[in-house]
Amino acid sequence: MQANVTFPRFEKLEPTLRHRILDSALKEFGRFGYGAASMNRLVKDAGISKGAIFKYFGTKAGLFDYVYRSSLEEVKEQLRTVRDSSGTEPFFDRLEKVLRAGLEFTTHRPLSAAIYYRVIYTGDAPHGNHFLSEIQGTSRRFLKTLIEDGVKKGELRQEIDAEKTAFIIQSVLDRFLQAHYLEFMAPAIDRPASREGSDPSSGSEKWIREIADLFRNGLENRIRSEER
Amino acid sequence: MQANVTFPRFEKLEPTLRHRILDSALKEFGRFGYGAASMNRLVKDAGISKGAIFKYFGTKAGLFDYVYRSSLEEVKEQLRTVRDSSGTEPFFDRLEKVLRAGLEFTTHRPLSAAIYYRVIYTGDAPHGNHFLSEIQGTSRRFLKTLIEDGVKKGELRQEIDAEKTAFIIQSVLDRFLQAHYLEFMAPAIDRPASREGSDPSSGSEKWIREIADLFRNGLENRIRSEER
DNA sequence: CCAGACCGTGACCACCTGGTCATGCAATGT
DNA sequence: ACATTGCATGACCAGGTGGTCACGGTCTGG
Repeated sequence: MQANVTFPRFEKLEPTLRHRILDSALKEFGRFGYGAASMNRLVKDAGISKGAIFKYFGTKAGLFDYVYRSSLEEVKEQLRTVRDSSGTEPFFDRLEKVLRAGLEFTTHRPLSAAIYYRVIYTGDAPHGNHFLSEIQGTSRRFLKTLIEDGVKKGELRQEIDAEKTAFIIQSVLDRFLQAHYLEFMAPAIDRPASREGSDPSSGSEKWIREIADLFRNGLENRIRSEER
Repeated sequence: MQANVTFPRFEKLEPTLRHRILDSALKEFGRFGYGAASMNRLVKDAGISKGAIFKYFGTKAGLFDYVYRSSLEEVKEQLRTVRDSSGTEPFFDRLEKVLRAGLEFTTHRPLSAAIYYRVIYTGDAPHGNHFLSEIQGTSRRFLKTLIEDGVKKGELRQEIDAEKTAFIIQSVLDRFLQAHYLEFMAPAIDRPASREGSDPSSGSEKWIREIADLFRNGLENRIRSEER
């Protein structure tokens, strides 16, 4: 759909500088969304000149493209890791791992998480809803394969619709992570140096288990455990 | 938390004019979010002078406040109607009705739906995340009472946590409606006169039933149907 | 030691933003 | 018939926007 543009000027930069710029961009877009983000503010925060950023990325949209792309890549890799490192485990253990991985992502990469959720929920991005469907499609496909594996292994009921079930799980997953992000991470970003809220990980484990249980009840293959 | 400001100047206006202005505002905020919405564009679309809108609402934030408030009111009334008109029915029938009512809302009031989803998912509003939590709290409380009714009547398992379950159902409900909105309604708003997409209501019924079924399996009181 | 390529800089551009207010029109009261 | 009031208007304001580009410094190769 769109040529995979690269930004050689930017990539040649010193890694520390590169990361500083990327962080500032992540922060700006995450806080204000694409439309209301300001290049002036961004540039000041990164400590570089305005001309520089346009030399690197040509355009506000170009920069967003890059920033978004790199965040999406992080998410994808996170998902890939979970999938590959748990291939043999039961479906519901894998599901719990996905939830935990998501949680970890929002806590360790709050800047990436911010922009990710913005796009997920609004499509506030230069190319309209293109990004939104790409990002949702990626995570839905991932869940779908998890589900299909589960059906194949006889853990899930045969007749469930993998596509629709993936959609439903995705809804809960995204919202769960968004809620966690808003409660614990977003305030810490908005106010530069803030005290921590209550412990993020304490109640989360219980949530993870309850969510997984609900789906267990809804999806598990009962023939196996009741008839046999 | 915040005085319930009114706008007498605006409310004294001719109803037709009032609706035209409200529609334009809904459209502008729904399309661009609060931050990127333009008063100039809005005013031109409504066919009134710039001074007028500021006389009526004082401020961009004031206008948003009003617009948001009126949309929320519509949502609340929709929910109230469903709740009161189905008090005696089984929980899962009520749940289906909620889904259907939401669907109807997005199809008949797409402008209100647009702004509603924007705020739900981003908190892109003048007073930060205040609106977001208000709107989410309202719908979650509503679902919670539905669930508690269901537990009381013995339809749902005794031990489920109404709060968390409401959260989960809400996630799926919101996302389901958002998906429906994006697929069928949003394109029609963005392009002034567009052909209709495929039939909105055809597949939706099946979706509604499948979602309700998943929750039925996850939440239903089995003691009643199996032991007794 | 100089020529040239490279590249960060920030003043500058046209345009747009939310918001104001002197003007003038129309309706009303007497 | 005139004075008064109410209100819509749009030119105008200060400040911010994304984006540009002539300048000047620095680093390299000969």
